[in-house]
Amino acid sequence: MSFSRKTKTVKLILDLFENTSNALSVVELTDTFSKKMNKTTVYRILDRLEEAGELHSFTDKDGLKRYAKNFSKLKGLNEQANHPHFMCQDCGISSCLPIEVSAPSIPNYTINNSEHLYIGHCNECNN
Amino acid sequence: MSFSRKTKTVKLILDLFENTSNALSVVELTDTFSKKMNKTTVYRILDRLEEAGELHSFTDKDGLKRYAKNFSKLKGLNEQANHPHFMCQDCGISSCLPIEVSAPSIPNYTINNSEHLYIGHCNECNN
DNA sequence: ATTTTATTGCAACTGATTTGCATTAAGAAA
DNA sequence: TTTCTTAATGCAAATCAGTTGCAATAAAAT
Repeated sequence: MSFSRKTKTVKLILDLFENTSNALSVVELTDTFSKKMNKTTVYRILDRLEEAGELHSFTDKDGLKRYAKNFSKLKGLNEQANHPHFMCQDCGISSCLPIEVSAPSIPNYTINNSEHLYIGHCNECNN
Repeated sequence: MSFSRKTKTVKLILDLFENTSNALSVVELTDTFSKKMNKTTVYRILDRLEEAGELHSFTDKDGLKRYAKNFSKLKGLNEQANHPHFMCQDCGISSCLPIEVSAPSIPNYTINNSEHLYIGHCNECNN
């Protein structure tokens, strides 16, 4: 397995993701835990949690890498299924959308992976 | 208009995009033109060309900003319509896909914008 | 030909992410 | 439980994409 030791820092980060289904950028995480752990540690733990299948990640419109708990744990959907992500242009919150998206078929092309990002206003910010 | 002067450097970049419909990262461009112009100039020209509607841009999976010629010029499709982008995991080539994609409708959410990225093997690399 | 000002080059800076290395601490073994 | 092994951490420095300030340059208007 990619991560073997349940260190204090790993627990802190796992706990945080237990309590939110939002997609968090490394910047937000390092900020939250600035007193508890080093930013390098945050980067490395997130890497390992993704490798271990606890989290998944995507690149947001600003080029920031965001992590969220594994979608299968979130909604019981097929883990392999691609799902889109949403980012609110008002509050900045980013989240997984519980929708399956399908890849187009393009002659002579193979599609292995996809990323879908929607930008708009979330239910909270839509008043 | 956002760009008024047809300088040598602007012509070089426009010429390049005339001859490819691929989506190029700023890094590739600054590399190509390292002897001809400064990287800051590349960044600024691309900014202006996008503002002027000659190019459009998106963020790729690696968080790099990529530019391609405006899609309406490429295929005669509706300029407003969102189209997906493709990146080959073998050769690294990135391109626009001449397909229209539609946004899902999510209760209480407003979707203003979207980005779609497919990763796989292009026709060249599929041999 | 002269003037105006958009454009460029350069150097320094920012912000996210990575790397090397010495230190620390899980957790397996004794 | 103590000892040992090595995964995990902290810290500092480095890297890499992108930005900014400012003086020098060159389109293109006069």
